[in-house]
Amino acid sequence: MKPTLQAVADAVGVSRSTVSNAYSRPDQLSAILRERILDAARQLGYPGPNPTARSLRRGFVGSIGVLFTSQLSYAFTDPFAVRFLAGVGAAAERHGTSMLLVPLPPAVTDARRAVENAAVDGFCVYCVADEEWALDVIRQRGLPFVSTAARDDAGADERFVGIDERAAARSAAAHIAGLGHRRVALIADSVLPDAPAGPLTLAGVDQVPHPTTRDRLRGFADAFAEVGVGWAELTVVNVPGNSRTAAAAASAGLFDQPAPPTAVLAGSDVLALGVLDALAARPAHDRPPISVTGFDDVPEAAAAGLTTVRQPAEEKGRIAAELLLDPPADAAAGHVLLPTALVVRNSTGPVPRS
Amino acid sequence: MKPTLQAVADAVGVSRSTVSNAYSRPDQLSAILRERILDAARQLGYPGPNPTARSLRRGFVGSIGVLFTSQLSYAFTDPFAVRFLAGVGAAAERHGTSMLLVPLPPAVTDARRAVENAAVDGFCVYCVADEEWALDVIRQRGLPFVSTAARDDAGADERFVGIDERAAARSAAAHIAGLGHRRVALIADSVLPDAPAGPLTLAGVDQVPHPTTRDRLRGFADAFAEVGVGWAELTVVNVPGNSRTAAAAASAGLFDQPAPPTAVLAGSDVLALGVLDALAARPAHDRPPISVTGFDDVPEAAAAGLTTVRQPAEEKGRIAAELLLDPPADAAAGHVLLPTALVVRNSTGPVPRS
DNA sequence: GCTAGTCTCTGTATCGATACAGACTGGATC
DNA sequence: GATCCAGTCTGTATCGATACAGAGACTAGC
Repeated sequence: MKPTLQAVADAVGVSRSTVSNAYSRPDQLSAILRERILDAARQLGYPGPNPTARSLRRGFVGSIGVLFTSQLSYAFTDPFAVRFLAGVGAAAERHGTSMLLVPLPPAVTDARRAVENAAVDGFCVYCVADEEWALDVIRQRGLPFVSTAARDDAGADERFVGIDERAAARSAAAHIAGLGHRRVALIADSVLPDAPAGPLTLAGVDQVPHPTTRDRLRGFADAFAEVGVGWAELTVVNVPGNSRTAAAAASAGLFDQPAPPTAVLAGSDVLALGVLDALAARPAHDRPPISVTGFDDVPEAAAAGLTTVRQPAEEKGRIAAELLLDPPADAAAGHVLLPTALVVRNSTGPVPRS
Repeated sequence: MKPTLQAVADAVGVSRSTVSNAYSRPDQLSAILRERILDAARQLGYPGPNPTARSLRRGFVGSIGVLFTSQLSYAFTDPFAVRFLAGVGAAAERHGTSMLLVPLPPAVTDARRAVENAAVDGFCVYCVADEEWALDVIRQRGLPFVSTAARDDAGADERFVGIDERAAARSAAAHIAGLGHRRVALIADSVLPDAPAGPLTLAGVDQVPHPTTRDRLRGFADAFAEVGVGWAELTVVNVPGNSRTAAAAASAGLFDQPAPPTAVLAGSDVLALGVLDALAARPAHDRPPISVTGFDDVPEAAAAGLTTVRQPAEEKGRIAAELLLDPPADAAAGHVLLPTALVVRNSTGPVPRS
């Protein structure tokens, strides 16, 4: 059994408080006594104040949670998520705070419990799927949090860092529309919960529950509405999960239709790369010159020559953690909108004259 | 102030123990009383048992630490580290355990404190630099850990997952030697602590403190010794940190020497890619046909056509976490050696006849 | 010589829960 | 009717520290 602080106190013949001070408040005791205490501790093999007990008494833990409302192992597969994590890590480093990654079990009841049990001082919520239940639990616990997805019902005091999803998506679509494309497919993650992969019929964009997906689809639609292409004329392809292979599978059949789209707008680079994969998988003579756009500008996008919308991933993570660890006094400053930019590469081109 | 468990107990008129049981041991009380308690808790806004207090009393935390003996933000930059993390995450997910990423301040005293203060049940130690001090602290705390770097002084009971670094490195060098290369440079991370970037003189490989770097250099040397090329004839290039740009910088001057190497063996893919960058940066007419090998086989290696030694990254992380969370009864089973394989691509070729 | 003030150190209360032994009921068993 | 037992619930001890008020000892200042 490891000795406790009490054991060290007894060995030296001082009070528990004094030993505690030797570790946490060196100015509260003479240097000489402090050395005697630390020596005794070394001799006894005292491992230093128990972190859990300390946290309990102090009322804070010294670590922040990062919540992915999806499988944790997925987070490391998604290049954008990894850059986000790097940003959070950089901020955590600056503040001497640890990062707790909490895996969420598939069942919501279990997932709630996981969030309830996380020993953290606050959360960075990286939005992947529906997060409302998670925010409920966090609020219930009275913990601060920073969200990265804009929500309509967000309280004015809720901290947020993100981009104008709709405007950013619109810029990509405007580029495509400007190139003359009118038969267009939109491909996105979790368009409808539990909908199968592939094209689906959607009366309107309002039906999409996932806020980020919804906003991006809205942005795409905005640009096409402007050139006279209505929502009903757009093909929407659902992908269950933001996965390259899933996107390839879901989009494979798209180009064999009677009047195939000439451009595909993807809700993320990962999906866009999947679409490119599906095209590359076709025999060379049957490879239509489809324009493809992505979203995020992950490192792989540049290598693939993918036209995409850049958003600062690492910055997003860094600012999320900073907002959490060092909250601005001004509530308005807790709402950060990051810039985006359309990056045109060679995956997009004018609509071919047929 | 959030209500405590006591407050709920008072509200319902039962003992604290019973409320505790309502959450943690539902079989210990009648379903009907449990419902009454949970209802009251909801009404009072009780957030559920305080995770810290619970951990203190129970004696365990429900999370494992992942220790990178380098900057935490660096870990997310290194593709191999990310795959390792993904593996740890997958195992953590299976066990319902969280992962704590602990940033280590540059000063060792502070770094020790960070490890002392981490609220975890054990550590996966991902070896980047010298880790001995970290293992000391972990042992002192009496926590279990799994290491991924073989150390000479490892106790028989210490859990480990890794590869035969020396043999794996040797396989890459044997390939290069077999292609006829005799003037060769080895480039590695942290060959000597605080040594400047670039070629350095090293009496022997034993001087290298970092165990992984040392073993890989040894493996390289082994293969060349076999074809009559001694240690003194090998150029060793130091890179401070496993970084692509740093490797490019450190190796840039290498090819302007009177008798430049015809092959470069890198201690990691990241470094090898840096060497390729340095070559690509030269004007086309002055680009010698250098053979380059890497180590790890990260995703980027395939795209770059890099010949390398594959080691299973995700598997390594997964097994590290499994060994920690579900220790084998048999001590020998706690020592896992993973397979490696030489992957020959087009970054290596026969030595050019000049 | 007396009041203040500074350094050190102590003692008690507290953080918020869980473990475990034991008490109380009511029904089954013989 | 005594005994046993399973099902519920309570009470006390405990997990391992930190906060905070305050007690002594000493040095200064007047």
